[in-house]
Amino acid sequence: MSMSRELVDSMVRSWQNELPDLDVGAMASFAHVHRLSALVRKQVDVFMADHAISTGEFDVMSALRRSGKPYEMRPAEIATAVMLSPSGMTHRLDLLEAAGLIERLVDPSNRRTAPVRLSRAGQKLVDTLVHSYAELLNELLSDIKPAEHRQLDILLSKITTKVSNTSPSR
Amino acid sequence: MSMSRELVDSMVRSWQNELPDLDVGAMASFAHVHRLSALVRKQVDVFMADHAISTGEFDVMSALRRSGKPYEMRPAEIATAVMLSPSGMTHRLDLLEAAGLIERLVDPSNRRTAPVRLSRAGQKLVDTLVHSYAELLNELLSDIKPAEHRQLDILLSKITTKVSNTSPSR
DNA sequence: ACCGAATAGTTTGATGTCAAACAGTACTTC
DNA sequence: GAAGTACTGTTTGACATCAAACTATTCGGT
Repeated sequence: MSMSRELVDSMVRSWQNELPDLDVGAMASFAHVHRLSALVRKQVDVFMADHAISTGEFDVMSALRRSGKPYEMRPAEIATAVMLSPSGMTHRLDLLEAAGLIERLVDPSNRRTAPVRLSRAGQKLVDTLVHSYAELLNELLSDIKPAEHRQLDILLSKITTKVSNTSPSR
Repeated sequence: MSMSRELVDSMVRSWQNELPDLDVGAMASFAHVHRLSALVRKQVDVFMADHAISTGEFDVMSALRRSGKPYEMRPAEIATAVMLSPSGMTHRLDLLEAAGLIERLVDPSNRRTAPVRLSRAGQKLVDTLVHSYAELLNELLSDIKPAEHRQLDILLSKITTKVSNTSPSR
């Protein structure tokens, strides 16, 4: 059921039918990007749910884990790493703290901030999950060849850079 | 500030530092996809907000517009076209109806369904927006060459097909 | 030293989304 | 043609997220 691809193609076709002078090239590509992102997200959500956490929670723990010992970061750092608003981060940390997966510390040298540390349990959980997580994603990408994979990364990087550098709206 | 690209790269680097045996190839690519999707979405959100509608509302109107005269669809059809749950669709249609951009009709031959039609105002708004919208997206994609663009579409299609065909989790 | 400005995190209120339960309508099968 | 089943959209309740207001702390300039 390659339904999703068909949806984008039919979007292109119908626009060409209705407004033949409309240049839908980029529209189609970004539609693909959005749809792919959503589909992968769903797969990952299910995977994480099987292990009793949300994808968002995993993302936070991942960021802490790969920061290396002692697995500590400030909330604002994590927020930019996972593209979450400060308020959203507070809420997510609340959940993780309640689940015993992180701990909030006190920085004596700067009492504005409350660093976050991965608990032993959190560390263990991430280390268990990250491998099968990577495996899942590799499987999802297994239909393209290594050279294509490299090419894809290059293209995505280029576009992302351009989009980041374009000031919103105008 | 090509910050976003840097974030993914640093994710890869730190994983390689912490867990050198972890294969992060696909993880990095999908991170790029998610981030690009989010960044583009933000740009588009701002663009649409400038015209006093949400991106979600525009998506619905787009689907109706490109379905051709008389610009009518059933809610379920639109829902699959824009990847929205039935309940979410009801809510979005409520908003559009309140704004006078769509109308809910009665199908005498099938009273289970309440087809939706783009109003004159809605039609006019979409036709105005869709061109500058396409222009915005083309601009965001303007850093890659036509051949690369074609290649990108092919790769995204392939991957999307694979992801759609992979049953969740397992 | 002090006062204003900047910074970090949290709280608040609103919004958009989903899953699940629901209600009404059409279809199928006997 | 009646009864059960499938379909369609809506309602409900829960939840994650955001922007903006708020609190506490630190920094900077005079």
